[in-house]
Amino acid sequence: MYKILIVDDEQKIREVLAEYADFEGFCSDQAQDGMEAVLKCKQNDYDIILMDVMMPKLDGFSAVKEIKKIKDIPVIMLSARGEEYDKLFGFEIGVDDYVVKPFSPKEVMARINAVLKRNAPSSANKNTNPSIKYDGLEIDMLGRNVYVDGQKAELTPKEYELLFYMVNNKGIALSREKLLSDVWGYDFYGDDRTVDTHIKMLRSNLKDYRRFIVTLRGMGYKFEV
Amino acid sequence: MYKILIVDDEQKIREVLAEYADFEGFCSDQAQDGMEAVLKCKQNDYDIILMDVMMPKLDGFSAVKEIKKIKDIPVIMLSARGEEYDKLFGFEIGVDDYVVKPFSPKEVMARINAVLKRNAPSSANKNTNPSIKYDGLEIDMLGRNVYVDGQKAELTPKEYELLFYMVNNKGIALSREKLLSDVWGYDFYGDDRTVDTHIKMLRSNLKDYRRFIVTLRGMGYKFEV
DNA sequence: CAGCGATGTGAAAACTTAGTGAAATGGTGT
DNA sequence: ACACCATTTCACTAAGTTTTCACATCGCTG
Repeated sequence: MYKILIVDDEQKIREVLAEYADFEGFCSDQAQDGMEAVLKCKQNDYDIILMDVMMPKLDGFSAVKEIKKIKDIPVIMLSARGEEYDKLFGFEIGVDDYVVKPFSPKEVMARINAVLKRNAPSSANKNTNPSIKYDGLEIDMLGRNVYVDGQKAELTPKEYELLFYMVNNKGIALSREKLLSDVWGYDFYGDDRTVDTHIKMLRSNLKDYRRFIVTLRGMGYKFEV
Repeated sequence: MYKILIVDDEQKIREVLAEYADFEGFCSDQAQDGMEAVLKCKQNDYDIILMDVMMPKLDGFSAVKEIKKIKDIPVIMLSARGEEYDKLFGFEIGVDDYVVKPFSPKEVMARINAVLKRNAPSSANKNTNPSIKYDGLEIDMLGRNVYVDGQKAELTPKEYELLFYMVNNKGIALSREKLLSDVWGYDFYGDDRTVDTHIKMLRSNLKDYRRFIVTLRGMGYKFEV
């Protein structure tokens, strides 16, 4: 599934585009300005970006420049009529397409598909490893990434290991002792309440999906969908 | 064993497919429309879905989109002749194969097997634990789950342990002393009527299936089907 | 069919456990 | 040595569980 970042300072526009994108089966994320867009690109891997030109804090072109320094992600610019000059400039810095406002969301979607198809043969899924998905919780063990509603969750090493172990043993009751010996190692001689603390932190990072980690009172924990 | 969800508004079609699926050794479930299909997917884990396109309430494509948001399950669409346009659209949203009505059930089964083999490398049965079933009482020791008529029973730790112990020794008379030393531990120095209280609570949680826990007057208890 | 010991049951008391925030510890790179 | 972060320990609390006990009920036996 393609991940798309929508950058525009007008909430209304972001909402409409996001809705259409969802309908097309994309997973969409939003940013209000160039600054936020750059930040989000650092944290997450998107397959394509829809970027407005005129925005506070950091304009679209500067944002694209910043982003291209880090990652090579296709970009479609959304510009107001009469910014023809910018058009040329845009292609120079690696913009893939242009849509002039006011646009029809349908047209934007068509262009997204076109750009993705163009860059696709190799690049689709270049960013993503085989990942498991439970509702809005995406787990990519190979890439050691966890996404909560499309947002990358920053877990500590132990949190990753604990989560991966539990997912690999999903539906199975795991005692603290078992977790300690399999995740921490047989040579860990410590308090078994350590597990609780890590579970606490893991849960807080999983936000809504903390519900997948169920407590088995008097026993331990398990991961269950 | 693979679990398959058959979605079609025509009962006749569902029945025929279910019968063939059973014959192939699949475990099948049915939904009448897209809405029901989405709901069932939220609640259960299927290995593959057979989805009709034209249905009341929620059409097949929309249903697939919804489902793909939550879980990545392979889908085979069942469409009437002349919906070729949909075909293209369908592959876009992640449909694995198409069968055009009228179809032969055999062909559908062949395609199911093909899709499963393609996506399979290990996914069958990953979702479910081995569980024992006595009438409407289902016991999943690995996952520490007990279901009474499909409803999850919330047992306390001792209740689980007591039940699991008794089930593991089903048909065998168990004295209070034996239960205390094996379930509570050799170091329990307490009233042996404690067992009675736990039996009482366990029974009340097992509802109708309390009958499996039989009292052996002057002796103890046993689990018997 | 009365009496008696054994079991069923409800409720209160005694006890355990898990969630949590904060502090102590340990490890890494600058 | 320092700051920074991850990890572990710990103490406290709220919630849940276990045990005990008293009384009701049952079923056998004389």
